[in-house]
Amino acid sequence: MPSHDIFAALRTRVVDALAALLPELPPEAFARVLVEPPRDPSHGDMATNGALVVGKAAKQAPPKLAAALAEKLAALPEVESASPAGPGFVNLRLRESFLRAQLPVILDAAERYGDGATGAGRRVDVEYVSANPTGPMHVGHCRGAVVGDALANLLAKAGYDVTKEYYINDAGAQVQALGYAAYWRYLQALGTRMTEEEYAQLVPGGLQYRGEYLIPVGEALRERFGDSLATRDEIHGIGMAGPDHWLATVREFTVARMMEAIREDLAALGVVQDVFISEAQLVREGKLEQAEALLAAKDLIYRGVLEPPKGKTPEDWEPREQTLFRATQFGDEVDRPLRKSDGSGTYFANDIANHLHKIERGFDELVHVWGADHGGYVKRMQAAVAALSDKRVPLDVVLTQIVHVVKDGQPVRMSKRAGTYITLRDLIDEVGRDAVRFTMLTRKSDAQMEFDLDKVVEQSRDNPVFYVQYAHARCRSVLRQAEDPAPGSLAEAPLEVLTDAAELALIRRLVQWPRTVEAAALAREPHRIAFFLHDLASDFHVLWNRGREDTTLRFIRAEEPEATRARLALVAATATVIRSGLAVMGVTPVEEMR
RNA sequence: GCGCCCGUAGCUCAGCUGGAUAGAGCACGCGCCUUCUAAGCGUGGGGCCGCAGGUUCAAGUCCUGCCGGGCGCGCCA
Repeated sequence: MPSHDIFAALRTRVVDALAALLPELPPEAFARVLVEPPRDPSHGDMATNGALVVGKAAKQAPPKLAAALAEKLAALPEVESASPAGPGFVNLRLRESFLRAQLPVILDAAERYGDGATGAGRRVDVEYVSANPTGPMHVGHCRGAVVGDALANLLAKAGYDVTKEYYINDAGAQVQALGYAAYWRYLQALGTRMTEEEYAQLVPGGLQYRGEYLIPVGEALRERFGDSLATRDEIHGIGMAGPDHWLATVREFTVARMMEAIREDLAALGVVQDVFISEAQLVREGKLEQAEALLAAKDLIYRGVLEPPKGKTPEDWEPREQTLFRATQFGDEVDRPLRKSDGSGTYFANDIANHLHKIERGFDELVHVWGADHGGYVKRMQAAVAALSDKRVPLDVVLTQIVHVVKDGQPVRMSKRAGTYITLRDLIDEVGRDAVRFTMLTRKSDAQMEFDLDKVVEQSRDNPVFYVQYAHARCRSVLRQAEDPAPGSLAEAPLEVLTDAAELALIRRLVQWPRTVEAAALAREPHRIAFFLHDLASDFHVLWNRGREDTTLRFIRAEEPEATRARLALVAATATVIRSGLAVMGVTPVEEMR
């Protein structure tokens, strides 16, 4: 697949020119050569630091080398002019004909425009959401879901072979507690006379998950199992049977129900993952023991006692021997426990099993999206993956910060106990899936964000969701009025009539789409797509507004059919790139504003 | 106490893995908008990039130390 990135193309030209000027330099001397848009547009369309970065190796003064490089580059067919500048930059101004010639490229590639080769088909597993299946999804899960999904789409666009994965934490104490909570609703469905507090007394660790969402699960248990999981007693009519008799059954049943609900919630958000990996199943299959044996074979496991955390010793701290993983050999601060002092596995051990499973499935890279409260686990997990894969497989962790929901200018307090937390479904119902997804991507993921329920549905330029959608709707409106000409016919339009500064500014933005995709993918930062689309929308709105003042700049002019076709090509290309960006974000482009 | 993340215009945030004179929106000032594309448009002011050192031809970006905020810190997940 040919790269659409004209910056990459020109970089090749620059490196060729430098190599011709400096034949004695080895190819790796050019590794740091960049061709980028300059911050200041008055410097031209592209700038390269080529003379600067090879100056030392070539033993030449960068300004002098820049002058020689500029002379060579000025002779290129794509280049209008090239001039040395500053401490050794070369500024390039591209021929407008070359810029305009990108429009047919965009129209021809359609939404594949910007697809990159960066990933080179490498298999990457993106794990995200992975909420405990103990209740419905709430806004706290939402950001991770959107960021993970968009990141996976972004990596796919950049040429990776992507798997979207959900890891079901269905093996721990919390799921046990869920089983007891669902069983309570089951007893209620059977008509027990026991009170909730009486029941809670019987539950190890107390009754958690008292939310009403388990009532239908209790009903379903009754329908499925009748009263066979309970006992009869004189006082309550229906009572609790021994957990051995029912707990595993109820737990599995309930987890299945919760996962069903979670999948529905995710689907409502437009998130559909490829694989769901069950922690409990990995444990059953002995993956933990396999991982432990593998690490033991590499001499990375030992029995030992950890130091108490420096400065802050927990009150009940006492030295105990545990099974430890030598995380310090892979850059972590301390070695980490695989087994508790009673010999049972830690959560970390199960996670190692999960990662072994990923590595065995043959992924080249692993990516996780975690809440920021898990930041302390990044290093140990990277250490474990490095150990398991002999440092072959990199693990990147993207952390997402908390989202504060605001309504009517007031923060919406979230409390599970008080039952005031907002479910994901509530949020989608209130503002719509597209607004949720777009807004979640308008901040760097590791920065806290405010989600203002009123602002995200506001129809004004302050609202980036609206602003970008409006640009697309305007494009579509124009194309509809022109009776949707085929892209092929537009690609042959006489593009040389596109000479206005606003038209060229828009083209200059469009051609940056491929490199934006690549940079965002490498940085694992899907929010950059949202910012790019905002800038693109802005360029388009500017052009639209120019047409208000100067009617000769309108897209459709009956008296100039050829110029109209050229402008429609520009509009169609703009719509294509907006759609392409929205597709990465998982946002549906709208045809018209209502 | 230790580790990680963050600190950029009055506010909310970008800043393209080290490039030239640090950007956008909001807010503020001024001008425009009876009509052809106005759920507005144009234009202007506004900054010791938390502080102090260091590396570099070049630092908001990398390193060190402080200050301030968030998160985490054996047998929770």
